[in-house]
Amino acid sequence: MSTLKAVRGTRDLLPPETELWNFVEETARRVFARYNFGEIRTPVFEDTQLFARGVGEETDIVSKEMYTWEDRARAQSEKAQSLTLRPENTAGVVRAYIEHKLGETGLLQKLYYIGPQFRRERPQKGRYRQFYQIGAEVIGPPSAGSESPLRDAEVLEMLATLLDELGITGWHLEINSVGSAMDRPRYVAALREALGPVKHLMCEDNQRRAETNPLRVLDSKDPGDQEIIDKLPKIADFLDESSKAHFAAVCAALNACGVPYTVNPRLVRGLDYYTRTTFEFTHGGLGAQNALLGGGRYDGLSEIIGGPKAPGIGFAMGEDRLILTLEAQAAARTNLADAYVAPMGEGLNPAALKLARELRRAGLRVELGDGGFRLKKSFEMGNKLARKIVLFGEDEQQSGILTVKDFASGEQVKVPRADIVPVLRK
RNA sequence: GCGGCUAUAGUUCAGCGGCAGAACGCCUGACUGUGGCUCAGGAUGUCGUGGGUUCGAUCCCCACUAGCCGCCCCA
Repeated sequence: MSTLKAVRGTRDLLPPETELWNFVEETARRVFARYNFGEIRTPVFEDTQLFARGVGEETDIVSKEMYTWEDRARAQSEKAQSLTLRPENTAGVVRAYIEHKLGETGLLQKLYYIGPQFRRERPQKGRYRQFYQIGAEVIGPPSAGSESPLRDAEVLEMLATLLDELGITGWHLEINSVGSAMDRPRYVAALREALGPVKHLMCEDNQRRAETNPLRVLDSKDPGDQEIIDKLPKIADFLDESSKAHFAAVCAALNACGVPYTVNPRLVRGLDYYTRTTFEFTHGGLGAQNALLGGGRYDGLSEIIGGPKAPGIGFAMGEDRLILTLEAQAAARTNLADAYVAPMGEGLNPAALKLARELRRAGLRVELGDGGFRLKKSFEMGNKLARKIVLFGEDEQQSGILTVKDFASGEQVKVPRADIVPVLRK
């Protein structure tokens, strides 16, 4: 019988790597808090219809990458419900916004989430079937200013700050506008028209895209097709006046606060709900999966899933990939305990636990050895696990004077038990 | 979903149709209340799983599974 393993595309996160995950999440929470975002936690599974309608029936995510199953009907009168593990979190947040009538507050809702998402894709480095995203959404009624380009710029500025505080160097921001819900169909129609006579000259993939999703032709990497792509209509020429002004205002605000970016007229996003501003932060050294995070504005999403008019903008950051770049950038951090308490003799174990308890209650990070170890072994273990060792033998117990040795300096001192905490803290 | 590469000790990897190897790590001792460095010794294992070829397979062949890389797509 084969041994049980984590299923394909899932994995365990173990120390010390989890230290890095906590660092990322704590940093994100700290930064979001400064912008007055609050945390939202939505269920990991939802009615399949939410994603089908919200994300778009025709997207790959919905058509072939979802974990979907029929829930059991509890009674004969009840129909089995189709449920799906969330492939992304924006639809869930907007559903919660509608369900709890958050628009009725008249205020902008600024919500962030941190949690697992699920897509049934072929696993690769930085791409897992259970993956983790950190994201945030700014959503609200138009009267609260939810359509303002200032919101877009503020979110982008916040992300630049977050990446800086995470210590990510060399990130790159690309932005674009895909126009309003009215502009986009006009542009897609023009694209189809322009592609008609030339698509047979392009690679197989692009011929297929020209049919199924012409927008995707734009970010094709095929070198032979670049010349044709460059001559295709630009979406910027199809934006109405208000979309143009909106995008210009986003850029102006970014310029004002010195956040570097480039406008990429080919940046289209895969999800159907995006309108106007779209953006992506990328990082080299991630191979083909070079996007650290992406997002955009979704002025019509709430209405698509049956809610009130509630324009919004948000992003999702791939935490797995972020960790990869951090690991590549920084040497693995060692996490030594402050002290290794070494009882010398099994009879001293209970008293050693009491000592360790006192030190831990004082806030120290403490490893506790075992009186069954020989002294040499205590030192070997202590040297691997902690910065200092505290010897606790008969002498020490009776005299109340503890022996402390610093592994780095080799210095050894005798310290009265009452004074030990500051010595260990050094 | 498609293509390529890979799978051997705790880890990183070498290797060969005929008893399974190295380095690091681990254990023991030199050193019985003193770690790191050094030296001497020791144990590593269903060679991913299942079939096939063969006197004999860890090695060759097939399938499966998993990982990595790329494609599709996407954060």
